[in-house]
Amino acid sequence: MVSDSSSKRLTIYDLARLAETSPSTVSAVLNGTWQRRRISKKLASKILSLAQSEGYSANMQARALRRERSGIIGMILPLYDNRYFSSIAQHFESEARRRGLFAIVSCTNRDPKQECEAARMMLAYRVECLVCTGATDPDTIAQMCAESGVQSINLDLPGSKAPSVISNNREGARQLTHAILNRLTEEKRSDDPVLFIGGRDEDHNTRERIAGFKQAREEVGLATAEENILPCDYAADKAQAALETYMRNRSTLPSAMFVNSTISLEGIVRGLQLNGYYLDDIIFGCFDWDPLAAAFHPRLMMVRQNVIEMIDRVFKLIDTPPRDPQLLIEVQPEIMGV
Amino acid sequence: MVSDSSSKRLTIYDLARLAETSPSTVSAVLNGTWQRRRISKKLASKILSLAQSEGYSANMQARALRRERSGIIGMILPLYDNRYFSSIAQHFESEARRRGLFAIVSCTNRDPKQECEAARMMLAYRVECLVCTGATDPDTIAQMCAESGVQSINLDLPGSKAPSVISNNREGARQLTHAILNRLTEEKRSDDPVLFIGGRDEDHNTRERIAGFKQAREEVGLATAEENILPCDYAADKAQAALETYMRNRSTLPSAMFVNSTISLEGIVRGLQLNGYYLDDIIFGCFDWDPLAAAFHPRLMMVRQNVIEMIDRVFKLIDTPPRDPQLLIEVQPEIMGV
DNA sequence: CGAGCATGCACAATCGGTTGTGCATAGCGT
DNA sequence: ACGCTATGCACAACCGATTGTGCATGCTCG
Repeated sequence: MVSDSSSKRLTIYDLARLAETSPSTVSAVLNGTWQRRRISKKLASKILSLAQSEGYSANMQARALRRERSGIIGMILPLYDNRYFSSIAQHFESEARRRGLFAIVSCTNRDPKQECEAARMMLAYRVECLVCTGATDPDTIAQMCAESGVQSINLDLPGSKAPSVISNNREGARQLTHAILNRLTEEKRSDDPVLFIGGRDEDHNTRERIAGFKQAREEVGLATAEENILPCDYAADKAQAALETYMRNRSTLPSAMFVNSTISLEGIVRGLQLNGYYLDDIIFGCFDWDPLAAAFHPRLMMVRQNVIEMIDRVFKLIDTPPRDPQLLIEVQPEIMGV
Repeated sequence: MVSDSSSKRLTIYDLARLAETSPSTVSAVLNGTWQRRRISKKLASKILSLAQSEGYSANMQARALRRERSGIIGMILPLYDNRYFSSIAQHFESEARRRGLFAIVSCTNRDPKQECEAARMMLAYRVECLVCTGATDPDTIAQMCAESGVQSINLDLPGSKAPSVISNNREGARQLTHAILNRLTEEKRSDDPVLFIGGRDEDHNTRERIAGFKQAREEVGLATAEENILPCDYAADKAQAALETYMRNRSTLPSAMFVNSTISLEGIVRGLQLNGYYLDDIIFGCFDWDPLAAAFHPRLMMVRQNVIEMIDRVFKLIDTPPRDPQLLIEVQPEIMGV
């Protein structure tokens, strides 16, 4: 490696000079089209070894500009800080890498403004496709992408202007609820109420999960009182407060709870500990998956969304864009700890 | 918005035609240098409103190419899947955004090969700076960056070829150990052994934490038996197996454990549950922070690294690159749950 | 009324690759 | 020896923005 004191990076023009050939030849050799251009093997290997020894690295901006393809695929994400979203980011990245794409992920804090801003940035960087995960307003972003001629796909939460890949929330919730009810039956407490807590009333996933919850109860002949459904938002503090309010009118804890996310679970567990309740008595079902939490509680059942398959489906949609922009793909999640 | 059927995106040339002016004028107006170029206010606002209504978005590749500045800052990260790293990614992103930089983060699975590959990609995209988080081999990457004339900074794990920002692991461990020992004393068990488990022997942070652990014990007049130090790697399974081996020769659990990460904690808690131990009896100190885990266990103390300050320090190093490439900045973590 | 300056903008080179095209020379057949 | 194809490469025009420079026009002042 000849370390050039000139701070500038090596270009194909420099390599051409060093190899005593033309830039176009260097370019052809370096991007593999040299056979088609009938460059001799000898010259090709000379250029290749030169590029190697000099540590050449192609300028992706220049390449993208000329090719009119950035090689970048974008994702916007609400947060990284739970196992579900972080694993989405991780698998998205590795699958993109496998396909020779460079993944860029932006975190938007569930804020529609930030979502838009991030999408705008990604479009400015000419992403070839934008995956819109858990967006509060997926349709606005789908619209922006469409106007720029960029494909977009919704993940986790469905939209109406781009194809969506989501978990089968209703069925997952139904199965989780059955698992909870089975436990109660095993313990001869089958008539005890089950509290559904966490999530947002307006949010598609929460609505579906509530539907699945009610359906499962109906299937075993149980009615569901509305007072036992508390979509108090996801945040830990909100869930904790909601539970405290709920408990104000009763003397005993519910025997079981369907908690809508790990972040809500955090508030609930904290609240129960603070109030001196004995946690292990309670049967928890949580629509989310966190192996550390699962290790701590012996009767915590969790829904693990099938991130690998979801990402796989996303890329299949990218490979062959569907005609129907409203296409909805539902992936079955798995119940852990039953 | 005139939606052009031509799939191509709008350029300054198109805007120039629409505004009946020249591309250079459009460029100057759009990037704010128009006053310096004595463009009339009238023409400027005409161009601006046109750009707005037509949904113009600058091509960042072209801009980066011409400016020889990509506006991109890169970070490589071992994983997203714990609160520490995910919060690093999140704060890195928002701080970058605040400075008008576009953050790209790549996850490298603690694999030196992937780390190199990701760094190479980032350099190809002409990142203006690369932050190298928890890299197994930070110096190789620092070297690559130096050869390309790109600034690099180590985070979480120190290196010798670029400035580093890390937690004060020794002091954090010392304080956590004191917290554990205090609890033991309160409970009249001050002479009980404490098990240090998890992490890698070769890893700088683990070594420092072990040093802090021993130091704290020494400070209260306790010796530390080497058999109570088990750097069995971070992985949950490894920690679980190490604990099982450790227990094979003894009849009772240690009263307290210093666990080197949440991922190790996961294996340990799982193992203990499987073997029917009662968790709440054990005092845990964990060098990592996870609020959900903390909610579950009443006697789990956790070290929360000061991510905000660490990221802040990273960007300060970017603003004013230090002369000394070996500069090591240590940030004090906080002990939670004492 | 002409020199001199300010105003308002256009021109063209450039960043570093990519790719269609064209031009030498070599080799081959007749 | 002549035409023909094949081989091996170089030229130059892009991609879309940025920016140094230069040229008109208008205005001011002596």
